[in-house]
Amino acid sequence: MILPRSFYDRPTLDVARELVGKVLVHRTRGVVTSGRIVEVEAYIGESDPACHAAPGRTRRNAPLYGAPGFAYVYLNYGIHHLVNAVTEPVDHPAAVLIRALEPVDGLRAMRRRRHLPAKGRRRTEGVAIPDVDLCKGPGNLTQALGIHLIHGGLDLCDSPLFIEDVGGDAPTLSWGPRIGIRVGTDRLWRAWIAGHPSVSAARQSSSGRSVLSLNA
DNA sequence: CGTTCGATGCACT
DNA sequence: GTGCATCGAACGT
Repeated sequence: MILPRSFYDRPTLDVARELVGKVLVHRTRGVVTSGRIVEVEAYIGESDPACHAAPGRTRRNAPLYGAPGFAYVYLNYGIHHLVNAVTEPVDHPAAVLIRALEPVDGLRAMRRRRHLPAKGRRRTEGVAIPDVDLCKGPGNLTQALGIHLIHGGLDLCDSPLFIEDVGGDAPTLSWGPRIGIRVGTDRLWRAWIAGHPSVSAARQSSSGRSVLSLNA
């Protein structure tokens, strides 16, 4: 079942917690690619310095202020597309960033897209990407699923891009600081499936940093 | 193993 | 002109 708008129209941390284990699906030209969400981050409100709404409403972040259940896609570092699910009622700017998936459907298409020369790169390496790494990291998963800026603003409740509840037990979550940001690292708003091989690793500037983990 | 660095495009000041 | 919610190649150990 496709998650209804009411799922997204709730406190963002609740949505983030429950998105883990759901399946993100993208249908394109008869090709279906999908993956089980194994890692997310919450970005909540203008008071969150890492949220794109921190500077107030702009043309770029307008979707965050809009209705819940829509996709917020943007390009960062000039290379990577990142996909979020907008949460909370209108005028409450917040979203959940999808950071990693366990590949489910369309692995062949994922491999093809991932091995395409990445934007800004001469070519991808000849070594095959392990299946478990195809959607590891927010930039990699959008490439694998073929999600681009065009898909920003799509209705996750009624479009070729959607999130499904496929049943099964709720996974055991770990929570820790969001990664890849320079502000707002005090908030433990990153959630992932403990020990899952498709969860992205933080790039640390110093070695041996341990991540604080809390069971949900 | 570990860390550093450049690519790249867009929104915003 | 500046700064990024990244990635992987290229180093150093």
